[in-house]
Amino acid sequence: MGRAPCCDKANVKKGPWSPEEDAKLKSYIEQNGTGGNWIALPQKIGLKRCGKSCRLRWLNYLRPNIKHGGFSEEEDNIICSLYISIGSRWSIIAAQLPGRTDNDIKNYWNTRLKKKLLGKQRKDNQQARRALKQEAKRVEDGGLGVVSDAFRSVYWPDQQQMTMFDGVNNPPDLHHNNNNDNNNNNIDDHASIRKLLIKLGGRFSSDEGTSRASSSVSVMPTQQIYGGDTMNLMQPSFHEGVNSQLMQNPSTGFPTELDEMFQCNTVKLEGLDYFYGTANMIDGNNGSISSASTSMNWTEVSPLIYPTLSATYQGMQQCLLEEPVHHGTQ
DNA sequence: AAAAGTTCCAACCGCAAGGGA
DNA sequence: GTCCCTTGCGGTTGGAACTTT
Repeated sequence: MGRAPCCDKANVKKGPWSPEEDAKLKSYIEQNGTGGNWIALPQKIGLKRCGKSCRLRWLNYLRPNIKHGGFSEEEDNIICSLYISIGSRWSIIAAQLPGRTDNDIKNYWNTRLKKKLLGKQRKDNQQARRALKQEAKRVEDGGLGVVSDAFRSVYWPDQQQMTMFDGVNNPPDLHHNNNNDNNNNNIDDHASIRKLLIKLGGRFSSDEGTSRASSSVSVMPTQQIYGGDTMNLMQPSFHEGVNSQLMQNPSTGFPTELDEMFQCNTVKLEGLDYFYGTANMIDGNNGSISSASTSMNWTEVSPLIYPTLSATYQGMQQCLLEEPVHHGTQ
């Protein structure tokens, strides 16, 4: 048994809105408001449109102070940061960006930001491979056993980060699959790109386990960086309310898609430095960020790194404390 | 110049939650 | 408690616009 349609589909116009329809809807809502009933609204105005369609048109296009296109660097960062924190909760993300709609942000993420990050990843992988070749040649020529600074800077951009793996300057095991063969350094570019395309083009659920297992991409061991339980990046009340509903990697707690991206990135993503930290590790037990000499709570460290987002986050956190977030917030 | 491929975004769809009867 | 209607959300799609071959 199917669900009852929200309107009479036969008598409803679909597709792009005409300027006349826009004008009708806009002037009516500006004068009378929505009347609290979108379903009845098109009949009142004499529009052959579904109520849902009217609502969408108003919210995404006709509403005053809507901005289209031209996302700033800061907005990019906010979107990325929030996506990392809460996943594809576009309405919440949109609420932090005045004038932006969830649909706009969703489209922007899917068509631009995601590709921007992936493009960087590909570039970085190429850079890494070049460095690897040069290093191999250099070792062949007699520099055995000493890793050059140039090479290290590509694979381990932050020298301090290395010390957190084992306390000395031994490189971390970049291949946290079972294959530790050095040949893995010869990244299978086609396979990794294909894998990414499959992930980014499709859903990110059921094939997750197998694709991860068969990964041949050189990876940064996220669990090591974040002390095993990245969920505790957020305050407990926050992550219970929001992140529990995301498609997550059970070991890292990231939204699956982002987790994959990070795992595939050998170099930090631009604009997300705070997320990676530099010498910091996030303690899986108490949510604090610690380094050899310091220990900070997320709420303490975030204002130093991203003031705007921090304020936003704290505001959201307060809201979430007062009212747990549900899938469909209203 | 034109065909093929790609990108982008407005709009649609179905689902889940809220709330009133 | 549950049924029904409406709203809000996130995923997906269709097609116009643009780029490449």
